[in-house]
Amino acid sequence: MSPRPDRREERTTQIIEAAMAVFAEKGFNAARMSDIADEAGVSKGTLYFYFEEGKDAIIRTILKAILGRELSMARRLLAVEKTSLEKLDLLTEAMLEDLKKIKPLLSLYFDFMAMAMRREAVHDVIKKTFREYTEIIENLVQQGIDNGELRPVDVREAALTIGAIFEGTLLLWAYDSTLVDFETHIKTGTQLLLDGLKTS
Amino acid sequence: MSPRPDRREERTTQIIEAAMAVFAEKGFNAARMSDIADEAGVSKGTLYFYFEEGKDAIIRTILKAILGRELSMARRLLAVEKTSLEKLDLLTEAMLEDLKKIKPLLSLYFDFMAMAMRREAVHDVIKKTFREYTEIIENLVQQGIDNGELRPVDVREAALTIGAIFEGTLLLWAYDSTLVDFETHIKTGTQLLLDGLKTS
Amino acid sequence: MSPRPDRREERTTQIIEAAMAVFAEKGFNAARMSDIADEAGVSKGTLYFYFEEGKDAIIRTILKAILGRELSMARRLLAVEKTSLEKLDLLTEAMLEDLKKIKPLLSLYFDFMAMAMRREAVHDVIKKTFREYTEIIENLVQQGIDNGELRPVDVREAALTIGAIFEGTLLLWAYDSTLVDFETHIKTGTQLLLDGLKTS
Amino acid sequence: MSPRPDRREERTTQIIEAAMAVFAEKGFNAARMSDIADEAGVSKGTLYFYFEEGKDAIIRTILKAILGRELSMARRLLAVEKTSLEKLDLLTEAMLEDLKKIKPLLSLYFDFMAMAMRREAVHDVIKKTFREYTEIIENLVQQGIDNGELRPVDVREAALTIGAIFEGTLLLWAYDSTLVDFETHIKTGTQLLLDGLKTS
DNA sequence: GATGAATGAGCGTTCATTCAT
DNA sequence: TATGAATGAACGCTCATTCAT
Repeated sequence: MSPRPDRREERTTQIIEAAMAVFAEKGFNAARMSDIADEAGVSKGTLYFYFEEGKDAIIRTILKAILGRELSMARRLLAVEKTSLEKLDLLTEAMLEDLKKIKPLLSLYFDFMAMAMRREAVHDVIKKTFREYTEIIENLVQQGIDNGELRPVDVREAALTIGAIFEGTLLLWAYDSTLVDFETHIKTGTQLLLDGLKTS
Repeated sequence: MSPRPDRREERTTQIIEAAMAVFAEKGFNAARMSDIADEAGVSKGTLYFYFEEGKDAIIRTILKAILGRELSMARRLLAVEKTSLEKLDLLTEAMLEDLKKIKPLLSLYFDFMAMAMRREAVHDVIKKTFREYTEIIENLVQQGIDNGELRPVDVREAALTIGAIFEGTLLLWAYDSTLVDFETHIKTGTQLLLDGLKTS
Repeated sequence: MSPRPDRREERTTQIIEAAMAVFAEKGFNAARMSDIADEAGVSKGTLYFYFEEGKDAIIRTILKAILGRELSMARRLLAVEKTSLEKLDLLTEAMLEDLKKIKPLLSLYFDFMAMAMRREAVHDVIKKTFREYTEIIENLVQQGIDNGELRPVDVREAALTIGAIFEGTLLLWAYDSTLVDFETHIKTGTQLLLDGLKTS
Repeated sequence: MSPRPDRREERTTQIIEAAMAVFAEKGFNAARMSDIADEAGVSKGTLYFYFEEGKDAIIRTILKAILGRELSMARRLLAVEKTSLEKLDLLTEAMLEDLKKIKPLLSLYFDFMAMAMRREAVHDVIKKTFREYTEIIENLVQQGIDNGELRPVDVREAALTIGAIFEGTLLLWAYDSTLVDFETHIKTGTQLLLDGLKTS
């Protein structure tokens, strides 16, 4: 009945998407508010109408959007009815799938990583994400040990190593996609590790 | 005609060290040329006398200094008279040692990583470093296979996985040093992987 | 055709009162149209519906309202049946009374004074007010001389001096209300002057 | 011996004088930093080199300059060897003299007055000036009473009334210089009051 | 009549860089 | 060699005003 439907959310999304594109291309610093406005097809003033706190608020919103998406996917895995090893495979697959989607935003991800070293707020969000991620993997490993699929290794160590392989491969691939085929290596790398974890 | 020809090098070093300190603390963007001048105890003008191209030239010089140092250390390992597994241990130790020294520069490292996504020149330097690093590890793995210490796995895969564990653990630790004890986990992680690579 | 023709006046008053409150608190410059809209409980657009020329029109309307009110009070005094000295006392009382009412608007008064130095229109309104005020006092002084209450001094001079004492005391008090008790000093000051004017 | 003489003070003065001219003409708000830069014949950047805190710092500096000058003059009067009445005359003369010089800055004075109603810092400076001013006059009046020139009136009241006549006349004159001849009226006004204060 | 989303000109401020001394 | 005063392009942000609904 309201003459104006909720345009707010629509516009916000529009701006965030424009901002992601601009940030990804130029980086947070080189990106101008006017670039974002142009990309979104609105005026500079409009940016401030929807993000009163300006550039920083836009960056924060994007940070949450990017990190938030990865986790929700991982959380769902825990409930699936599979063996731990199969779930770990699924986790790898899922990450891969997700990464393909946000590939053009990869530079943004690294920007956030760098930013986190100096901005407490960003640091905290990333830290929390990493932690939850590790916990999820720990759970999978623990299940694996419990049902005899894996050797009784230190769960935390194993989980961190898997996490490290994920992050590290991503890093290596980002800088040399010819040397590293992400899809192949993330699978093989995990496999190599799991080989050592399995009960012989 | 200049009274002391090596005054130049002296001053350059002085400026670079000041710049590293400032950049590490504030990041490339927030760091002001005047901050660097103050830290170095010279005037702003002097900065341009030694780095005609300005801020960018200083950044470039630092990039080479940081990435260059890690490699020289790794290269020497190849010549050492040890078994491959022992050499891999040594490599880990050496990296650990080095990392302790540059710990305060860690944020700089991440800045470069983020920068590399957009600046070809930076990207190339990092890529080359990663590549050489991988090759060194490949060599070690190959030696291990050749003398029967390791299973005949894909050398490239194994090397990349080790590299990924190094980089990934560094990342995880950088964001959550309470969750991750770098020294312990880099060793355990590598060990877990090597367990799977060893001939049984 | 409009359903309620006096709705206009109602709304106008509502807006002006809100504007006075906001202007008094923040000053003309710092006051935002949105502040006024919020205070009045209407939308920003409505402000422009009733004051097509915007902020300036609102300021002008307030100026007239403030300066207009003081005079009407003074004019009535002339007709009262009292001796001149008594009338001067009444004038003082009346001003005091009025001032108490508009005390929260005092900052507005000073804003107008400052504005008047640069805006002809404002200047004229204030000038006219001062002039009429002075004339009224001149009349009272002339009456006093005529009926022997006061020495035959220069009427204009005396009137201006009384006016100056009013304005000056107001100023002094506005900046240091602990040093100056407005009520006491305006009376005493006028009295001190009148002492010198009286026939001995 | 220093190659660069103290250009700092020179430049600062140059900027302040330019700023006074611009502020007097346009008012603090309408005056643009670029106007000041143009008027001073320097770049906008230079303004910030000498006044790091920007526009506000310039305004503050001017405030002190304007209010400060009046006081130093008044203070000297106290030491002069004259009767109190003669000193009061001298004070009037001195103020008059000073006012002629800063006449073009009168609008600035009113700006400060208006500003003071809302900015604590400005308020304090003006308050302090008024207070010292009043004390000086009080001293003169007290001397007058002590040596029998004046009636034993309340010193504070008398001083405030004199101050009020000064300020009030200034105000009246500022808004209607045709009605009020400042020089004549400030003298006559004070005289009228003093007539009432003198011992008969 | 009333709304509030949208606009965009314009401002204060920053800072890498230059250059006369 | 070294300085630091001076520059000016460029940016983030504000807010009075407009107008489709």
